[in-house]
Amino acid sequence: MTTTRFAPSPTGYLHIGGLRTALFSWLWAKKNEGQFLLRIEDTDLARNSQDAVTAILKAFDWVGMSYDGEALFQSKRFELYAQYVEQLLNEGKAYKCYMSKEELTALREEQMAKGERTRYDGRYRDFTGTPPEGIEPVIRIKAPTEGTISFVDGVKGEINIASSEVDDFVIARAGGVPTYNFVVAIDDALMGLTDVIRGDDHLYNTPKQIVVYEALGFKLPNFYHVAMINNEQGKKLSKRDGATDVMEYKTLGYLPEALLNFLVRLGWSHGDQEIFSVKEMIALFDPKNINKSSSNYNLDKLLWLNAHYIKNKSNSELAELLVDFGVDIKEHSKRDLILNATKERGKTLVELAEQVNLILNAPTEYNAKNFKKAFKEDTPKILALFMTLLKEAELNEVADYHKVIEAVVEQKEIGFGKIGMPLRVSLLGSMTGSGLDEIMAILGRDETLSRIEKAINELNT
RNA sequence: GACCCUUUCAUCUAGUGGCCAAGGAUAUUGCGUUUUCAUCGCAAAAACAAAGGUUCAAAUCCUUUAGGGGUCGCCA
Repeated sequence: MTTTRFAPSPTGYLHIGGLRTALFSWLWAKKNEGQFLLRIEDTDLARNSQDAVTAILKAFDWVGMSYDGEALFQSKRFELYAQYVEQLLNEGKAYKCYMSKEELTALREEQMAKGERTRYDGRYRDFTGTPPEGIEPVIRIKAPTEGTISFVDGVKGEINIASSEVDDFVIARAGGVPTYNFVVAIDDALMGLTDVIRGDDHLYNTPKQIVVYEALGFKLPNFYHVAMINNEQGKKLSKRDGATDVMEYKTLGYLPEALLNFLVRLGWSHGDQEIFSVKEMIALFDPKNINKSSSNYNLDKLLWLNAHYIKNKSNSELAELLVDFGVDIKEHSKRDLILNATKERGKTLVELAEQVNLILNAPTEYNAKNFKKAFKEDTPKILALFMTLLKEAELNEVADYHKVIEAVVEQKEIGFGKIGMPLRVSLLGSMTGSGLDEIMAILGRDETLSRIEKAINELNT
């Protein structure tokens, strides 16, 4: 059975790049009717927090992803790891190293000066003498000294790393706490992972983990290393580049389906298709179509997708979502009229809420510039006629309001702009926005009249 | 510095030796629709990092150079 995982270290919120690799893993598991597991990598006891775990789960929940079974915490498995350390020690595949941190630093500086790749020199690999006093040893694993470590990456193809590049790395710190590459290999194997999809910043960890797999006799999974997401300038994505926390996108008024659609197309494609529902993603996703190169993060497309998903969302769902943005029209009798008039004008829920508020709340002040542009000498007379006709009109639907405007245009023999602009400024205080007849149908006769009167009074003062 | 990965329009990408004087999408610009804005429709502009090979034929294969990214922890 296809088994994938997401394995974050709980040191902060869920990052946008993390969500993409999680999405890829999740899609691949779902497509194959397999399992998607969650493992919390909290072996660095000083840096992780429960809040971070909660934050990650909250983000998963928001986008509608879920994991199978219980989340696994590495911090609860130290005994298990210790057993494997013991096993390797007994089998002579690992050894105690008594090198001090000072000595290590000195060695690295020396190697750096010589232009070599820094690596542990294996000085305690075959040590049988009396250990130095006062040094608590670390445990190092015996990595191969000759040849190359090779594996086939599902994204990048064959990867060959010379064994000379992989040193006898530490698998247990002084004090016994195991290290990352050691526990990852053990857990990935024990959890039965068939496919490991992760960022390509882990590419260099893979040969190390292979050393562990082989020492312990575990079967290797398929590896897929996905290139990073960079900012628009092609540099590493940082907080300065806008939202990096997944939950920020919720606050900014993005729909989770838009965010997922955006992320799935960053580094993956299916021909020319741009719009993918989650269902389609699951049906079509295949890691073999993941791109080798890193992609740059660009908000324009996300915005476009978000507008698309807002336009296509039902009014009842939109009304529900808008509550978080301070607009509650769930029980409003003209809910559909309001949303139909506004949902093509909001690229985010924040903007949509603004559009709705613009109609719902009478303008409190008028922009002098707008007034000057919209109101000409004959405008008061035109508006007066409009009000007269509106009072008498039979008003049942949107089209009825339109008829009133048409009647004014006809009687006064003027263009639509002559009545349209002043009317718009009177009703919204703005030169742009939804259709006038729609706005008036939402407001109704009384509110429409009152807003026009208010505007005229404002003009006269 | 060493090692690894990578390079198609501004951006996301299609492309697996002939279907490519390179296709789609976003963004940009113009036109149309619209009383306005938005939506929508149509159109324009816009790329194979460079140089050498291999081949009848190269965006695609090889070599070199250059750019970008990553890694070099008793972090993960």
